Amino acid sequence: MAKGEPGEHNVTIHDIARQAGVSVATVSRVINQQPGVGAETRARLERLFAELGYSVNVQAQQLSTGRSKLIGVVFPVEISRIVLHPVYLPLLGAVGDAAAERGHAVLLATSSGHLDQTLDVLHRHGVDGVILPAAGPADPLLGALADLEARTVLIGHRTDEPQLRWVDSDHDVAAYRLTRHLIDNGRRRLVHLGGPGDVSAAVLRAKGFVQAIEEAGTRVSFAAVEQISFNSSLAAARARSILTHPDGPPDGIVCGSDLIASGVLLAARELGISVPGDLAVTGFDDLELAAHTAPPLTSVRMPLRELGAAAVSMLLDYPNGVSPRSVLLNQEILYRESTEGPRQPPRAGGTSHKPGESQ
Amino acid sequence: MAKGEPGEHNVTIHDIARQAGVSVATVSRVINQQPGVGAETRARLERLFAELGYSVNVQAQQLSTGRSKLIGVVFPVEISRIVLHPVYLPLLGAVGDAAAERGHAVLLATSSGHLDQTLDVLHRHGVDGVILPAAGPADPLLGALADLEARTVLIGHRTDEPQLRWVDSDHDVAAYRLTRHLIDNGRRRLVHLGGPGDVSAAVLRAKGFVQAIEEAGTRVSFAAVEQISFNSSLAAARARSILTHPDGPPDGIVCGSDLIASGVLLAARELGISVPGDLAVTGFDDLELAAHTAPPLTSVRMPLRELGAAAVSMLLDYPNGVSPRSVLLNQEILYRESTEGPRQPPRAGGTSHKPGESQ
DNA sequence: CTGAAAGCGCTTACAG
DNA sequence: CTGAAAGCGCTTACAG
Repeated sequence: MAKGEPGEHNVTIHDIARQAGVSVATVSRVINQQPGVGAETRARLERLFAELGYSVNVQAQQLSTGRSKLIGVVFPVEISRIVLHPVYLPLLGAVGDAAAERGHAVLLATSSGHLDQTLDVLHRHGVDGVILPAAGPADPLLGALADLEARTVLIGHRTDEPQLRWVDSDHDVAAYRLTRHLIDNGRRRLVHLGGPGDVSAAVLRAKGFVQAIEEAGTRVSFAAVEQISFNSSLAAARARSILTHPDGPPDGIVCGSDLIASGVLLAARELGISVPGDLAVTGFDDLELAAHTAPPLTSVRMPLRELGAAAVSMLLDYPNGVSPRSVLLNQEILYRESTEGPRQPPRAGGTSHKPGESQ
Repeated sequence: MAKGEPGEHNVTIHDIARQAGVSVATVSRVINQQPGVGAETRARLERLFAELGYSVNVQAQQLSTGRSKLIGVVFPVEISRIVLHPVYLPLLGAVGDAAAERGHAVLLATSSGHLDQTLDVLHRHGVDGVILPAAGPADPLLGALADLEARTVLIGHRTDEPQLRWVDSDHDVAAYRLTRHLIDNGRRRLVHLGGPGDVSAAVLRAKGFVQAIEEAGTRVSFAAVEQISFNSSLAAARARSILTHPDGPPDGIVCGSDLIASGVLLAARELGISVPGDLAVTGFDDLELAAHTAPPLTSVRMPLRELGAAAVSMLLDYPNGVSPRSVLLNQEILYRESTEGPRQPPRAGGTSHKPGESQ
C-alpha cells in the first residue's frame, strides 16, 4: 500500500513518459482526462498505465493543486449515544461511496480529544470540506467550523448558522403523516414515545406528531409525548407502564425509532394487548428488524444514500455562500401490519387505509 | 480547512525561516522535533509557529518522505449486519484516537464497491497500513491484502494467513468463565444463545461455552447451542420458545451479546420466569443497557480502546515479518444481578459466588 | 549547531 | 496537439 515499499521503484509519470516517448505534461493530461491529447496517444498511454501498474500519487497531486481530494468526516464527542443508533454506519458508508464516486476519499476524525486537535487534523490534511453525519445542536464543532469559514455540511441537524449548510430528511412530515394515518383509522388515544431531546431527528418527529394531534382537534381524546433513549429494553419497560396506566391505555403509539417500537411491541404482547387490534404501533428508521417483528412494523425509511450523496455534492459542487444552503429530502413510509385497519368502528365505506404506499 | 483558501497566503516553512532569519532546514528540524537545533532557536521558532498560525502541510511531508501518515480502515461489504453491532463505532473511535496520538490520521474506506476500487484508494493515498476492525473469515479483502504484502492488522478475527496480523480479545475464555460461573452456582440446564456463525467473536464465544460444558461432565444435565442475529426482538422470540420447551426450560442462558440477553430477559419476564431465581442470564459487550436491564446483566467488556491502540501499534511499530504477529487481550467480566446466587441448592458453605470481581 | 541545494511526483501556464 | 520548465511545501544527505 505504502508507495515507498522497499525494493521496487514505484512507477511514476516520468516512467510512463519515457516509455511512451512523450512529455510528462501529456501524461498528466490523460491522467486527468483533459483535452488536448490525440486519441491515439491517449489510448497508448492508457494501455501503458495498465501494463506498468501505474497509479497516480495523490500526495503529489494534492501538493501541486492545493486540493486534497479529501473530505473530513467528524463524529461528535458523545459517541456513546450515537453508537446505539444503527443508521450512522450506513450513512457513513453512503458518504464514503458518494465521495469515492467523485474521486474523493474520507478522512475520519473522531472528536474524542480536544476540539483544537480535531480542527488541526482537518487543517493539516487540507480537507476540501467537512461533513458532520451526526451533527447535534450542542456540538461545539459547529461554531468553530463556522468561524473558520470551512466548507461544512451537517447531516440531520438544521442549523441557523449562516456559514453552515445542511442536508436532512423530513422527519416531521413523516411523523405527521403516520399520526394522521392512525387518527384516520379511528385511533383516539395517542402517545408519542420519542427519542432523546438532544437528537434533532427526535425533536422533529415529536413535532410532527404534535402537529397532527393539534389539527385533529376533538377527534383525538388523549395525547401525550414522552422521551426515552433509543433502546428496546428501556422502551419495553416504559411501555409497560404506559399500557397499564390507570387512566386507560392508548390505542396508538408513534415511536421515535424501530428499537423503541420493538420494545413497545414486546410489552404489548406481554400484557395481552393485541397489535394492531387494540393498539397501533409505528417505528422509524426501517431497520432490518422492522419487517420481522410480530406483527411487522409500519416504519419510515430515511434516504440514507441520498443524504450522503447530497451532502457530498453540496460540499463539492458549490463554493461557500452559493445556494443551496440546505437540502431537504423525503422519507418513505412503509405501511405494515402493526397499523392495519381501524380499531373500533368496523371499516366504513370509502375510508382511509392507504393503499399503494405500502411495500 | 483547505490549504489554498482564496485570499490569504498560507504560511509555509519559508515564511517562518525568513522571519526567524534561519534556514528552512532548521525550521524543518524543529517541526519534526529532531536534534541539532539550539534550545534558544527552537524556542523562538516555536513561538513563531503559534504567532503566525503555522501548521505543517502534510501532503508536502508525505511527498518528501514517502510516508503518508495515513492508516486505512476498511469496513466489510456486508455492512448491514455489522451496523447492528454497537461496538464498531467505539472501536473505530479507538483506532482513530490511537492513530492521532501517533500523528497519523484515518482514511476510511467502505468496501461497498469493487474490491479493486477499495485497494486502489488505499494504494493511491499510500496508506502506511490498513486495519480491518470488523474482519470476518469470508472477507475477500484478506486474501488481496495478503497478496499485496500490505501491512495489515485485523481486529476480531484470528487469521492463519501468515502475511496478516491480528489483534483480538479472549471471547472464548470469557464465555468459558461465564459458563463455569453458572455451573458453580448450581445451574444444570444450560443454553448458549449465540450470535451468527460468520462473526468470529460469536464462534469463539460458543466455543468457550462448549468447553466449559464438556469439562463439567455429568454436573450438567442438559446443554444446547443456538445461533441468532444480534437483535433483542428476535432473541426474545427465540427465548420464548426455548423457555417453554416441552422438555423443560433451561436454568441458565449464556447469550452471545447484551442485545440478545436483553431479549431473553424480556421473554423471561413475560413468562413469569424469575431472573436470577429460576434463570441465570449473561450478556456480552457490556453495552450501556446492560447495567440498566431488570435485573442488571452480568456481561463482558471488550477492551475496545486497547484493541484499537494495539492494532495501531502493531501497524506502526513493527515492520512486516517481525513479531508479534498477533496480540490477544483480556476481557473483563462484570458480575451483576442476573447471575446472582445458586438456584436450587441453598447456598452451601464455602461456595463459589465470586466476590471482588464485580463492579 | 546550521545552511544550500536537490529531490519527492505531480500540475500548469506559456510557448510552439 | 505537444513539450520545457517552474513551482507546490516539505525533508535530507552533505558540507561546514
